[in-house]
This record gives sequence, C-alpha cells and structure tokens, in this order.
Amino acid sequence: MPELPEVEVVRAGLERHVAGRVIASVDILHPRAIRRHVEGPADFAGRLGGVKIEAARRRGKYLWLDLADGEAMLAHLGMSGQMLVQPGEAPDEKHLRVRLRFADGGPELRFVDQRTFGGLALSELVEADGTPVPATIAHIARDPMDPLFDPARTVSALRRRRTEVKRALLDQTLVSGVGNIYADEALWRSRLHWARPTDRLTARQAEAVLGAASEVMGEALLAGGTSFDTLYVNVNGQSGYFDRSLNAYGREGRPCGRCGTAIRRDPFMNRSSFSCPSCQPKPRPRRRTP
DNA sequence: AAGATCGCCTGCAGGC
DNA sequence: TGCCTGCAGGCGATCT
Repeated sequence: MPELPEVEVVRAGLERHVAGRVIASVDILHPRAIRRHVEGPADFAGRLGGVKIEAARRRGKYLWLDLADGEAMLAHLGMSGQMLVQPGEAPDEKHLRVRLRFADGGPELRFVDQRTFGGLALSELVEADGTPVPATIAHIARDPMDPLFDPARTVSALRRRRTEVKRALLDQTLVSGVGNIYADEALWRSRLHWARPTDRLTARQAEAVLGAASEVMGEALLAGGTSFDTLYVNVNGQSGYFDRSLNAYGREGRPCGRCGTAIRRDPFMNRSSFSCPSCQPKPRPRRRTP
C-alpha cells in the first residue's frame, strides 16, 4: 500500500512527466474509479479534454493536478492505485481504470487500481489556511512533511483530543499522511503504547511521537525516491524499505530491536497494532473522576 | 459535535 | 487439489 513517501514519489513523477502537457481525451474503463466525481464519468472526461496541466501537488496521501482552467484533478491511490506513464502502444494493464491521452501524442497517463479503493475526481480549488487546495479535501490537515506544518499547534490539538494516541495519529483532520504502518513505527520510536489517552500525554511525548512520524516518512522518502527517471512511475509500495527498517509493524513474535522482547500484535479497529510489551507498556486504566 | 464503527474491494495465505 | 475463511488497508458515510 502506498504510504506518504510513495505518494510523494508519484507526485514528483507526475510533475516531471505530465506537467505542461495538454489533455486530449479521457477513457474511463471502470466507473467506480470516478465515483467521487458526483457529476459522473461523462462529465469528468468531457471537462478534462483540451485542458492543460500546470503542476502536480500533494497533501497527505491525496494528489492533485492543477489545471489551467483553475480546477484540480484530485487523485487518491487507495490501497493499490498506481499512476503509470506509458507509451500508447503498451498493452492495457489488467486493472487499468482510467486513461488520459495527450495532445502532443506522447506517452499517456494511466490510473491502474486492482482493488478500486482509490479514484479520481474534479474539484474546484479553495483557499484553506493560506494554501489553495481542492474543496473536497479542505478538511485534510497538513502532513508532517509540509513546509507549513505547525508542530506546536498539532501538539496542542493532539493533547486536546479525548481518545487513544493511535486513533488520533490516524485522524486526517489532525495530521495527515500517517497510516497504520507509520503510526506503529512512530509509537515504537517514541516508546508509547497505542492506547495511551491523548489527554494524558505530556507535551514532550506528543512532540516525540509527531517528530518520529515525520522522521520515519523522511527516511522512507530518502530510501525510495530513486526511480523518477523512468517512464514507469512505481507506486506499489514494495520498495524494499519496509523489509529492512520496520521495527514494530508486522513483526509479531520477533525480538524488539531495542530490548529483545517479542513484539506483540493486538486487534485494533478491525486491523492490527504491533508494539513492544516492554518498551511500550500498556497505560494504566483511567481513574474515575469523583 | 466529537468520537467510534462500518463497508467498500480483491488477492493471497493458511487450514483442511 | 481446491474450496473456504480471514486478513490487509484509507477514508467517507453513518451511527452514538
């Protein structure tokens, strides 16, 4: 699954391969990929024809293309989405959902998505916190790699929540771009249990876990951001980075890299949380207020 | 109104 | 061997 660093690699690939080009035509091979465009697939395809792409942008795991008509083509890769820049004569991929052809006759842009959790839509740009973003994602907070991300503000917002710290890390309206894998890694690095109540975190702990999330993403981007210059913009997330550098996620029963205790897996929101029982002790139950 | 839960979708691993 | 079940995951919709 593409995490934020992979999505940033895709954004850079789009900037390089499609910015400045004029869309000629759009094929929609699976309407589910356009389900978030409420006016429907025909409207989507019709409005993109003849439009120039100005730039490729990202917030959290959302991508968008700034269009010359002032709108944006918003994209989310979901669990299995890929953006491929392919020569027109390349055979269709098995899970090809949308194809954009260009007026210059050069390579086309293909949205491929096996599980169809991802999708494309057109959205007008609005101003949110001083930055133009597609209206449909104006509720998405800045991610930790955003130059205008405000750590102090996010720390206070995190500590004002009344929930568990991992739920808060996954809440895209608080901080965006943190998925299940990087949440577990950030918690391991900052030695916090996933169920720690947010309103009992010290400022230092809140800073540490947000800082760790930012670090993990930065390291992954450095490790995986090397494949820009091929036409194939790889988005499948299998960069090899995970195998070598995950300390908690997916490591049930294997020794913690800090203390050697076996990593444990707990059920969490219909999926899993991985943590070290020794470095990340379970919080004591909240005392009833008298 | 914030916080919690559900459901979408497909391939694959594991059990028998 | 092949069927079955469970799991993976982000996020909008829908509940409490």
